[in-house]
Amino acid sequence: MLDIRFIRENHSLVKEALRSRNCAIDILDLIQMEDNRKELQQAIDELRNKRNIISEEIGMMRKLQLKSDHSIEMAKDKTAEVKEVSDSLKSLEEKLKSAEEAIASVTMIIPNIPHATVPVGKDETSNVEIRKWGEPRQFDFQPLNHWDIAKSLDIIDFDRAAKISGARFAIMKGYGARLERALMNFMLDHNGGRGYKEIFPPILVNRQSMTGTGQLPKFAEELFRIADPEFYLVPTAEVPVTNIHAGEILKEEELPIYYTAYTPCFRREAGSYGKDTRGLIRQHQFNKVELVKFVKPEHSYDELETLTADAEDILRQLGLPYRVMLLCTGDIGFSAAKTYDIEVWLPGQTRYREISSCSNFEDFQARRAKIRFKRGDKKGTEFVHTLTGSGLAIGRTVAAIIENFQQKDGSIVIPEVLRAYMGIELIK
RNA sequence: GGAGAGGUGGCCGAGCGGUCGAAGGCAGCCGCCUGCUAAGCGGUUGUGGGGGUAAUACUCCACCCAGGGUUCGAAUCCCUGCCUCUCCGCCA
Repeated sequence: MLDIRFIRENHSLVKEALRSRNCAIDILDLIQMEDNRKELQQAIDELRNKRNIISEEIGMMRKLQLKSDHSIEMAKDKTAEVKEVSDSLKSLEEKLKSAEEAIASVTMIIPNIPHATVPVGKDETSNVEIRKWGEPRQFDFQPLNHWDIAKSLDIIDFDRAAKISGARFAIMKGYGARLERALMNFMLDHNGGRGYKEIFPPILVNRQSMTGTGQLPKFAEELFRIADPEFYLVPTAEVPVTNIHAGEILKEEELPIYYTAYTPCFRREAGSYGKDTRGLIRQHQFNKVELVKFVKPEHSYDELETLTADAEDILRQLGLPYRVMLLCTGDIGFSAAKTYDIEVWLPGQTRYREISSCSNFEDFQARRAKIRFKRGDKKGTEFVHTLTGSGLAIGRTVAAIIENFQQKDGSIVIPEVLRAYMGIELIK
């Protein structure tokens, strides 16, 4: 959420930013609504002041001079007077409430303003490659897709998963399941070693949490919802973990806060029919280890770089070639001001695929979730900046390991760093 | 699931219809005092929004879990929801 005062004072900048993000919300209209709201608020404050004063007088009279007929008469007059004030207050308050709701319905679906360093562009073709690590391996045979290899090794079963759940689900079996678990542990250990505190959060969250991080109200069709009682399945650990500090005023010296969390993630994938229908790339349920930071505003862009580097290091440890893309204005997520996608090389598809997304949300989520901090002796509070990055998406990592480390005989070499977790060096 | 109790400031804890943003204590901060420390004395300390100012000062509104209601007036009364605790039942 953007600050309505910021929108008012920088409306041409905001307008331009929204245009670059392909968002067609009318800012001037919103500002007018806000002016109207403010007028109502001021009128209400005045009436309340009047009411408070008179009510206080009534209280005085009652208490001090109950016996005098004169003061009883006066109190009656006052009561009649203040009743009128109260009545007009009531109707104004109703107007204010609907004005506030109308404003919220707009501000809640306005995306974040992209950072100045974000390239302007319509879609993903304008994303910019920042760096590349590792050389895609040269095969002396035709590399296969991970689902074909997994099937012949009997470590992933998509057909039976479809039977028990439906499309876009997978059963991990034997060393496939073991690889999934090994990656979870490896990633959590890796991140823990880099200063991130391990969190295991709830996976069902309430509407407020989903609103705090920006999934609601705009992206309800992407979420799995439980109707009664109302809960949402998290699409990413970012939601419960960022909301850990919702509504809090942190002490300056508590910052920065680094968390890492494993959760399963649930996504409807509405509108992606026909995309990645085979394999582990796009599932309704997948595992992910997430990185979350709460930082002071002046550090958030440095923190984005180190966050991205932390996620990259996992791929380096695993020996998986990747590249880092800076997303353009048209491709960046709703809540983000700047995002780097890390894409891993998949020999079966002969292309790079997203395996991590690292974003600085600045104060966008903090304002929604009311995550603030108090700076030393300064009065007042400021919103923290929040960042998250995948470190990493586990299903896609499994796919990358299978495809990158496949052997001609159909076996898979386990990366060094995972061997202690796996207990073997080769899946065959 | 059944029966009770409760949610007040950084913390503990009073208040149960009017002068309560809220006693008292603790903690914190600023003075004073004091060989040092401890104790003592005085003052001070929440959040958001509006007006005002060069900035302060000053001032108004709101906030005692959340949302409604009663009332001239609600932390206090009523309703709903959420959460916590105790007992019984059930259960991984």
